[in-house]
Amino acid sequence: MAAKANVSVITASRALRQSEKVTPKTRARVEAAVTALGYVPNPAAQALASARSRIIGVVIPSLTNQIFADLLRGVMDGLEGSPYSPQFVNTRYLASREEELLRIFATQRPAGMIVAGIDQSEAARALLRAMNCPVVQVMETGPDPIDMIVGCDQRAAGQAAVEHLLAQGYQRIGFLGARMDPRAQRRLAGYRDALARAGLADDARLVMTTPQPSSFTTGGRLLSDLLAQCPDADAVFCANDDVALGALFECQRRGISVPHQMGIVGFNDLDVVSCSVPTITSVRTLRYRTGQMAVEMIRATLEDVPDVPRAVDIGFEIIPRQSSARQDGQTLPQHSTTNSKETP
Amino acid sequence: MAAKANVSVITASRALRQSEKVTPKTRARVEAAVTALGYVPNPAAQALASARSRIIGVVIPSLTNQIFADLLRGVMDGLEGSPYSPQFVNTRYLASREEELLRIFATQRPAGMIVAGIDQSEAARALLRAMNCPVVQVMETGPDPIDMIVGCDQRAAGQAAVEHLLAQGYQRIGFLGARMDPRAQRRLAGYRDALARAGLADDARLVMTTPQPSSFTTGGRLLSDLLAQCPDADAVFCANDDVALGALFECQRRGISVPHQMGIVGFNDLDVVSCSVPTITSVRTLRYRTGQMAVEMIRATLEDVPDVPRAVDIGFEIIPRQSSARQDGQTLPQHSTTNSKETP
DNA sequence: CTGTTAGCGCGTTCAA
DNA sequence: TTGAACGCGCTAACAG
Repeated sequence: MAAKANVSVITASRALRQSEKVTPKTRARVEAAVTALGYVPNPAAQALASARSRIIGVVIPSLTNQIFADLLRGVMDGLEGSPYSPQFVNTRYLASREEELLRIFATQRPAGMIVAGIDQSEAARALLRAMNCPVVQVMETGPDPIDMIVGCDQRAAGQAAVEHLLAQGYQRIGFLGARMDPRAQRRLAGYRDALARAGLADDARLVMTTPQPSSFTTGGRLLSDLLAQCPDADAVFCANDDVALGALFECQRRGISVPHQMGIVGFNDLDVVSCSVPTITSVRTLRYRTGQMAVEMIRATLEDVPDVPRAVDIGFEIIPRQSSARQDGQTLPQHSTTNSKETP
Repeated sequence: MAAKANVSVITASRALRQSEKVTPKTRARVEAAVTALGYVPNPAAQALASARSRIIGVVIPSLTNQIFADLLRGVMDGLEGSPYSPQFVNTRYLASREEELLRIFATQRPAGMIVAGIDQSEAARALLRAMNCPVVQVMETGPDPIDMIVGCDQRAAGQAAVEHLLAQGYQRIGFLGARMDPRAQRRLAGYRDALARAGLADDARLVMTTPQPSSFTTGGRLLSDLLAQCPDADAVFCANDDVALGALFECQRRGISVPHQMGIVGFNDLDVVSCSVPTITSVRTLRYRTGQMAVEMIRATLEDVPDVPRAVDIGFEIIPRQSSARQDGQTLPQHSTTNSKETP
């Protein structure tokens, strides 16, 4: 920085960061100079001199997916008032691209990293470790975190969703899944757990998936395909809410009554499923909170807070609504009252 | 960088960027050294030395809104293969926050800036100009761009949407708008234009807005409020598709037949409106393409391409579907065939 | 066309 | 506690 009035440049930058080790007098002098000259630090120079940027890298598969938008909001809000700023990139669900992006981040020497999922390649894991900064994996729990992790047990959540359908008396429960990224795969595993335990598994007829991106349109198509393959299916567990809503629309088009002829359960509890007609049962996952927590864990680590939790299971919750209310459908309110979203 | 084998550091960095002004032989020598040493440039050092980062700042109001997610995808994809990387921030629809964010960006000396809308404060405009880099305003057209601009005429689009309803024979057309950011305001202005021209304006009864964020739930509430205020409304133009879908759900709850008793037109043509039951007429806007174009304009400017267009009207298109097909409803396909999205 | 040099603005030593 | 000097890795301007 240019000569800061009659304050030494060094004293100044010292005063700027560690206010304890400076005389109040000096501090005042510095602050006066700062405002007088309109001084603002140059992040590039800071990064160069300290070999550390104030960037928090956030690596997610997709921006199209509402789920990740919620996560990002949590990250952004959690970073409010901190000197760090998030930088988002998306992998498009490609491991190769993830590695490439991590290599780019490595050159920035980020203050912390947030990555979605637990299926990083060995190379990606190595890159993350080499960054020598706090790393948080998000959206899932898992046995072998790179550093820290926060999310929910996708498999258990899938199982719980299907058990809800079983409890409502549905018997031939199909699975509809698009994209089938690793998390959707684990929800499918949970679906299988539940049906196997009930002795109702029939993968060949009941499981319908597509590598296509998850969308409302895809949901309708998947339901059609399922019905073609298994006309007597009486319920579906959808790996995503958009698939669930698309399936509901397809039922309406075909005159299939939901929940009486067909039960539907979605996943993630997006806003839309609480106000559709009928409302759709879903599994609430706390994406916004997950983003916030990931940031909290990174900040705490950077500030040497003791006992930062290294693995957080943030849980999930089945939100029963009309679309699966075969037993007690008449007693549920017409417009679901369960409508409080997790986020501001 | 450390001594690059036996190549001069300078020649090297020269070869790295301007391949024309270097002998093929030298170039080969450099590339060999680069791979041998695993050299990767340090962006902080580049930024410091050149007083220019490779960051493209992207300032949008919200990440919750699907519209902006589409824009961001266009920006990201447009930046593929370039040395630039996007950095996103959101203003939460607050002018004060926009200025604050721009001040932060200013310290980064970005290579280019993309900002949503045309309603920046004078201070924000000054900050953007002071950045001395290409600036593109997006999502709207306007008479006084800061630098470059790409988007569509929101007011004309609103007017066209309402004229579509008029052409279908609807008479008491309400307006449902949430958030009411400047773009929604201009759509409302277009709505007024159309109704005034038809001699059917009745703002006090027909216009229903809320400052709350746009959402499916809000849409239902707005329709209820409108019907309370004006029970004989026979159509609604919704400032956003989520409001439109929420309104459709509310109609279903009340047993109001769409499009016969109530016509509905949305805005933006989100995926969901093309597969709901009934499908919803909407105004297609090209968010993804807008993001791509903004990036193209910035890159072209940075590369001194001649005759870069400074203002692009990207247009819009009414996509008629079942929800407004009062006249020819019986002839429309049950599942709208107009379903090709703008994006991959 | 190639090699050399001097900072960019800050953090991090040291010495006072 | 404060001040001064050095260098982070690169670009830009110049010299050969």
